[in-house]
Formats: sequence, structure tokens, C-alpha cells
Amino acid sequence: MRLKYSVHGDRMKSEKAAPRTLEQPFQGLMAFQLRQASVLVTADLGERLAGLSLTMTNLSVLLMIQANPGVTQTELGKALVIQRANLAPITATFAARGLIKRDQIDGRSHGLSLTNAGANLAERAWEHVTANEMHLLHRMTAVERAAIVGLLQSLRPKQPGHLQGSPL
Amino acid sequence: MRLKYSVHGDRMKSEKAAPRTLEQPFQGLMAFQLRQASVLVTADLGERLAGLSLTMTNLSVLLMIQANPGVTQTELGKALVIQRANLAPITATFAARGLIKRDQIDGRSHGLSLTNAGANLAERAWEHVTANEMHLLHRMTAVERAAIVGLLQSLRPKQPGHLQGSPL
DNA sequence: TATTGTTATACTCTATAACTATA
DNA sequence: TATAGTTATAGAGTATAACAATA
Repeated sequence: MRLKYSVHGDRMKSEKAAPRTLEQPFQGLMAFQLRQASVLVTADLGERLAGLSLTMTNLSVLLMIQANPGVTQTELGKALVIQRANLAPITATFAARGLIKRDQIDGRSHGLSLTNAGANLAERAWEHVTANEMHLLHRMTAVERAAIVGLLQSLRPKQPGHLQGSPL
Repeated sequence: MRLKYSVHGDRMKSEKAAPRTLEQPFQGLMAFQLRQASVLVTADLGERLAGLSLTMTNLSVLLMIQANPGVTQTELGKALVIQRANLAPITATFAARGLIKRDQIDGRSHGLSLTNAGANLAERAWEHVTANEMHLLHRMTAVERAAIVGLLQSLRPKQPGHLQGSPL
């Protein structure tokens, strides 16, 4: 059994009990809570997706192609705030895995769309996404969830191009 | 100078004038909103802190030392979910910058605390943190903010050691 | 034998620059 | 001259393994 507190003077060398409970000065900050919650959700979903050989960034690209067939990489990069240079290896891997096909638009750009295999994978991944939502958010009511989503959305700036990193 | 729209009317092939608005199939998901909001807050705060030569991970370490003088690196690592191995270069840099001092506890561990320079830097950094809160969250009322913080806190699992990454 | 701090290393994600081939 | 895609590379951040000194 572990003590929650320790008397400073007589710490027993033989017992490793009572590890100090540290102050966390940024506990009340929105930025901190946001990041903690994001890390938590991300870790859970990331584990689920690893079984499909997908990262969350990869999945966001896959789902965007599914929802916007014929999209180009440049368009994808702008929407997901991923550099063109970093998108290239992602789509190359998808193509190598037979998940997407590229249809020539003109001499330099292609329209991307899912193959059947890609659509199947997206469907299985989507089940993980919804499972993740259920698993992590079951403590909230639907109304609370909607309120938070709405409020978080209001944080986003109107002018694009300000975000860093990928959205999912 | 570049026009936002084409006055010359008809282009033959791909119109750059009307960039396609892409569907974003995960807009309504909590995981997505959380990550987007976190990235947004993180980017804003990161820019503010760069002027102090601090990353957010660095700052979380600095603030934890300030709030818990005499803390060891192992304790810090557990509280902030940072590997001991990754904490070493952070504290080494802090010591080299004269921000912290290390007092020998026993032959192998030191208690960390801020120097005056460290406390001054922490104070300036804290102003950036609160400025970041104000700047990004001014669209919410205090009541809404508190509600969100409380709800986000309820997401956190009771057993520790489950988180990945650093909290701020 | 376990713990503290450290070094070395690898892997992921992201940013920048530069190249190619088109337009 | 500008754009689409690509390649190469550098920088963070984080993970594991191993080591020396100490408990």
C-alpha cells in the first residue's frame, strides 16, 4: 500500500514509497488541456490504426481522397496543411499498396481516387475512428460533445494558411 | 501582383481562379477538432516562445522546476511523460544557459531549481502563455472555457503512464 | 541487483531548398 | 515565369539500448 503523503524529515531509505506528487502549474490552462486531450485521443486512435498500417496523417489523406475523388496533391496539401514535399512519399506508398490510382489531368498533375482496395481500407479505418470516438468520449453526452466541437471550431481562424501540421 | 480571381474570364483547362473547396469528412469528429485546436494553440504559443529560445516542451520543464524546487529529473520525466534519456539534454542546456542549478541529493541524483535568471525567464514565458490563452480563447466566455477544461479533464484516464508525449 | 543520469542511435514528422517537366 | 510533383536533407521530438557511478 502506498502513502499519498510523506513526512519530510524521515524518509525511509528502504522504502521507495510516497513518490512526490508534483505541482502542475499549467493544469488549468486551455492550451494544456487541449494538448493533453489531443495526445490522448491521438495515442488511442494511433494504436487502432497501426493494425491497418496507417498513421493518422495517412488516414486523413486517404479519407480526403475518398471524399474528393480526382483531387490533386497540391489541393490535398493545402486542405490538410501538409507540404507538397511531404505528401509525395505518402501518395507513393498508397499507390505502391494499390490503395489509390492516379489519372493524368495534364502533363504535370494527376487526379487521385481510391481503388476498391483503398475504399475497403478506408471503411475499416473509419470503424476504428468511430470506435475511438465512442471509447474516449462516452463520458460526455451527445449535447456536450456537440457543444465542445462547436466551440473548438470557433477557435479556428478565418484566414487559412496559418496552421502548422496535419489535422488528424 | 496577383489577382484573386480572373478578369479574363475563360481559361481552357484547369482554372486556378476557383480552387475547389474540398469535403472534409472528419470535420464533425471530436478527435479531429481536438487535434486541430491543439495544433492551432501550439503553433501560436510556439511562435511566442521562440523569441525566448524556448520550445513548449522546454517550457513545461522549466515551469515544473519552478513549481517544484528540488525535483529530480526522474520525477520530472514521470510527471511530464518524457523519457529520462530525453530529459538529459534539456536540463543540460538549461544549466548551460544559467537557468537552473543542480544540488546534489546523493551520489547519483540532483535536485533542480531555478536560478534568478531562470525565474525571470519563466516569468516572461508565463506572460506569453497567458497572452496565448487570451488571444485564442477570447471568443469564449469564462464559463464556456471552464466547461471545456472540465470536460477535457474528464477524458483523462485514472491510471497514469498511459500518455505519450509531453503535456505542453 | 536496481536506480540515476547520460550517451548513442533510430525512427517519425515536418520544413526548406532545389530539381524536372510541364504550362 | 509559375506550377506539380519529386528528391534530398535538416531539424525537432520521442523511443530503446547500453553504460558508469552509486544505492
